[in-house]
Amino acid sequence: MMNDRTGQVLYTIVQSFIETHEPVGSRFLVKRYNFNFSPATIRNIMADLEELGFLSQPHTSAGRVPTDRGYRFYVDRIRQMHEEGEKLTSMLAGLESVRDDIDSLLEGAARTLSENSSYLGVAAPAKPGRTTLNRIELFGYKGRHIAVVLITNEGVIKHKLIRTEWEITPNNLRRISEYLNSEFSGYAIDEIRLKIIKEMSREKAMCDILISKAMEICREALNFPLGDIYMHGLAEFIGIPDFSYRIKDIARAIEDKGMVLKLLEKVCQESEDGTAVLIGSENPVKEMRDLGMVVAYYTQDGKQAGTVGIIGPIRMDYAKTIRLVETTARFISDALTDKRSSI
Amino acid sequence: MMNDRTGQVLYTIVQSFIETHEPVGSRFLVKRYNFNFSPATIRNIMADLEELGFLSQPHTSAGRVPTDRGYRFYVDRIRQMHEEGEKLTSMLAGLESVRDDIDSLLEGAARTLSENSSYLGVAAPAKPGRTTLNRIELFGYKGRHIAVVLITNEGVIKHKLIRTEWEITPNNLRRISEYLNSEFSGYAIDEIRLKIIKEMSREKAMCDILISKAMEICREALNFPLGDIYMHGLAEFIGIPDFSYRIKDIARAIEDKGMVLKLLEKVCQESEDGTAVLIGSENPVKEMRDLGMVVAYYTQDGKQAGTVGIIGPIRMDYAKTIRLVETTARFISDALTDKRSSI
DNA sequence: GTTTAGCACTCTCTGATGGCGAGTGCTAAG
DNA sequence: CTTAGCACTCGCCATCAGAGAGTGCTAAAC
Repeated sequence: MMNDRTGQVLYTIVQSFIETHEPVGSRFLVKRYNFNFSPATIRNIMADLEELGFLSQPHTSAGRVPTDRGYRFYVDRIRQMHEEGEKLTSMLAGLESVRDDIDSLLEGAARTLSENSSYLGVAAPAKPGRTTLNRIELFGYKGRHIAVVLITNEGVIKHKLIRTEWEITPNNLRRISEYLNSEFSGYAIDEIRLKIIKEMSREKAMCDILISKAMEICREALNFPLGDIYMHGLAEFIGIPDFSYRIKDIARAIEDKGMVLKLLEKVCQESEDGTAVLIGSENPVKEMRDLGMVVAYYTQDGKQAGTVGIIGPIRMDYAKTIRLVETTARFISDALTDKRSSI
Repeated sequence: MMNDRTGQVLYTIVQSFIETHEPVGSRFLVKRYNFNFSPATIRNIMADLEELGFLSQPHTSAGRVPTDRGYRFYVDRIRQMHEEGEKLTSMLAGLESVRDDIDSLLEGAARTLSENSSYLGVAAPAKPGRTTLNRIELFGYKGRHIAVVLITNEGVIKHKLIRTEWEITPNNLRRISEYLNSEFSGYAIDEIRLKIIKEMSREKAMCDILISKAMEICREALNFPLGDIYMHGLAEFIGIPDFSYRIKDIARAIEDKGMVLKLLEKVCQESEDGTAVLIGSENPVKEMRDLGMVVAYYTQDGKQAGTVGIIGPIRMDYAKTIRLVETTARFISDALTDKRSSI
């Protein structure tokens, strides 16, 4: 039933709706896109498409509107055509200047994505399981405080100020830091967390007070979600009239960064080629069923690292958005590789 | 003309409007607040108040609504009465656990403020001019990169990863770091920025390549806005129906953290007792003329440090909000003093 | 068999209308 | 100075009719 012509009509309807944000009628479609059929024929096709679940009518006598399934068809067809379109490098120009620092890079990516799409841009570093510790540094600070600085092999730096019960001499502090580095360098953050738990249960038996302290410091230091997420453009995003009536729920869902992070990870995981599109009801998060998102992961040393993406209304310009997200991901991958190679 | 009774009526009208969010009429006022006058009398008073610019009518036959000047009168009266009300310590319970780290403390403050008011909570650390460097640490990272960690006397830590043109030996790195510490420890961040500019112009003459490198590193490292701002509750805030029609502008203004930070600083500067209330049109930022804000600064060692505050609709519950903000500021001041004393 | 023209039908949107209710301002009496 | 009474003003809401857009169906044309 879904022959070539029917597909073409569906594709055009979705495209038109994305452009105009108005239900599209048969007459309009014929005029605007110069179809060689009369409105009546289009009406028949539309009726078929509705029966197949690709279109729906807001009410009996409005035009047709794509369902999530309709969008899915459209997006899949876009991706088959893998139209490269114009280069987007100019858009990413602003990113060139911040290649050094993965934090700035991701922040810039979120900003760029948002500014070029006027939707919400997100960027997340690699998750703890894929992040390995390069080194850990400790300094005493005003007596009973220790500043802990973690540096990962991915270039992420985290710091934390910890208050301790006991005064620690600089000498002991150095020994603790050496011990931690010898023990944990090169391991993934997740692994270290596990190791610490194991060690700490053994530690009582060992009775080495220094190691015990070291473990406690390290546990404290790792006690943050390694996996901040950068977002940009909430203001623009909120200004979109589409979901003004549900803004509160949606905004709350999006403000839950932990949740968004998990979602990004999951979506990318399931995709085959590194880019994933999630349309409306396909979204596992209930509050985000009115949204569309495009996510891609970037790589470091050829391995999947973190993710970047755009969140917008269902009826967004997928063609452009997908290009934008993919280009950004590729840019970050390149930047990280450059960095490596310069070492 | 503004005698005691008139004042009482105005105060009650504002209070009533804040509670109900409905224009308040003469009859309603008499019934609800058991005034010993008839509605007609109240009407006369209201007419006077309108003439004086404290009230206005949305349309000829609605009740009265306070103008910004009306709110100002109300807020000033509240503050004269300095009613302490119940303690809010229970609200701040969540903050107890994060006393160590100024970052967490401020983040927690923003969250607490937002959750207890359902408006937008903000918290900012001391500005660079009031922040002094405790020490600066450098480590080499994968060859041509340097991780710089700044620790201030206020407990703020900043890090940055810098890519350098030249390879630096660990030995030289240590010497650079020693030099920077001896040169800059104890100075305010702003001062250091100035000193660097001066030194760098002199440096050519000195021709000490190590110092030149040190300066460059330091300049790079200080090249971020020391003065992040923590915000929480944008979702709740946006859900407030009051300004749904201007959400986009408002959200955009608020997303501009630099601007908000400046505003907070300025407002606090001008207040006498550490707490300031800014109502609607009193706001120097045009986009925020539809908002009310309450800001207070917290102290460290008796000196003004950073600021905390709440941003909400003009018609917010100022009595509660002021208590909340002041309590939070005091809590942070205390926590910072505790910390000191524990050293 | 497929496409098209014609037509009746459905449903939303808009603007006009009018009654209701809340609240005011004014006036005159207490 | 306060109060009661009264006419008046508006915003709000429900109702209603007409216009317009779009559909589904049927019958004719290709």
